[in-house]
Amino acid sequence: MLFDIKEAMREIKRGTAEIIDEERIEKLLKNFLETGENYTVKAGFDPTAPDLHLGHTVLIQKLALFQQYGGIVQFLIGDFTGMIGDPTGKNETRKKLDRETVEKNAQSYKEQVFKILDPKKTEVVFNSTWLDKLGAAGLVELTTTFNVARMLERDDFDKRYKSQTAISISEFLYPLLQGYDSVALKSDIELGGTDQKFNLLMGRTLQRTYNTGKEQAVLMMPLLEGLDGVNKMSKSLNNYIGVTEEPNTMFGKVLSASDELMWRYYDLLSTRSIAEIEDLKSEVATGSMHPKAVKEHLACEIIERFHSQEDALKAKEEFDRVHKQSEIPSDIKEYALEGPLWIAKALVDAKISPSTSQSRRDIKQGAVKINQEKISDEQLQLQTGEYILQVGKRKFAKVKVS
RNA sequence: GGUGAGUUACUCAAGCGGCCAAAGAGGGCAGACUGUAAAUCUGCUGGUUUUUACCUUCGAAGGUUCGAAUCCUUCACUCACCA
Repeated sequence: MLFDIKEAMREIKRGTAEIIDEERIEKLLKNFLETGENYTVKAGFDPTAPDLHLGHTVLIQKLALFQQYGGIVQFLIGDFTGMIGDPTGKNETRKKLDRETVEKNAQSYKEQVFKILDPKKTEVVFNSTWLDKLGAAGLVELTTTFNVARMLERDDFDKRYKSQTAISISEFLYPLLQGYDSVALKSDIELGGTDQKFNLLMGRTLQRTYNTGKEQAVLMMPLLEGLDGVNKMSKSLNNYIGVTEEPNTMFGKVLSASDELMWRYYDLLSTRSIAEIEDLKSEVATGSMHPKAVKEHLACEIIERFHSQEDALKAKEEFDRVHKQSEIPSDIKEYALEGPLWIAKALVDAKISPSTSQSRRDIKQGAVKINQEKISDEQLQLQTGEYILQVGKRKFAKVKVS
């Protein structure tokens, strides 16, 4: 497998927030080219039930990129550290998951992650494997390698310390243990989010302290913005695209991103080369290509990755049919209801309106359609029969009134 | 431990006895316009077929009052300053 180092480095650097020890990465690539010797790329994940969205896949795709250039991915599931809880978050102490649950979650990780990663070049590892063995003595030894003052350099510790918010001792252990993972795994490179900087550097420090003969390079990826273009992608903000979502949903969500955000997504999510993306940009700039078409390509690429090419094409056709020809989607939810039924109630029963009050408002605004006909009578009763109900442009339901 | 300030709808934030389902902003939903969006303009944004009405909601529980988000008491939590 041959590749151009400069080109490879450009792709590796693409979209990254920060790289520490870039020369090391270049050396590893060069060495691989010359001797065929692989190197390891570590990334850690929570042991909780994975429900990945595109924000997570930014990092995973970067891992996949390294696999093209001789990297062996160490996909670390933090089943031990998981019970401490990363202090970056809300500082809740979590329960240790039992073996069975961890295994189950790991399996589900594999299903989602191997759509991007090459399983042949991936080792799935659990940090309880070595951390369980570390024991009290080993743990104490680990703590002697670091002092409190340096620990407090970490931004959020610093803030919490100064504002006298509680910091549990166990939280100090988190970075140490995560760093120790790098010692145990002898990782050459570690990937993580920008919020993980302190922990990632800890791995580097500890590798030196423990004389592993390695000092991992660190590559940090930014947090991907969600569909609103402002906040980070997250499920709770409902601005995410989940990797297990339906093709039609994915397509609609990608298309609903703004033009500006689309380019950000290209940079971080597309496997197209930098040059290809530049071409697309200039074609849009000169008007020879419509931004919508570019967005459609991206949507299809993402759907192909998690579903199939066929699904992508279907999703596109479906989207055009609904939005261009304003026809009705091909498969909509069906509800059997008893009539006669007040229209406002029917919308609630068909789950396309949260309350009858909301239904009334929507009807007043002309947002409600029955069989494609706009209605204005909020007292309307549905008699026996089949109806296609619609609220706004997106919410459809078929009801059978009996 | 002491003193002071605060807790209002999805979020921030006004209100300080009746005109309060509660200003304003953001977010969200919808309509127009589009390329599907974004931007812009407009409307809506607790619930209930009594819809110029009724019911529930202003940290929790009691109380005063014809009437409380607003006053009083207790409790819980958050924050600031002091120790």
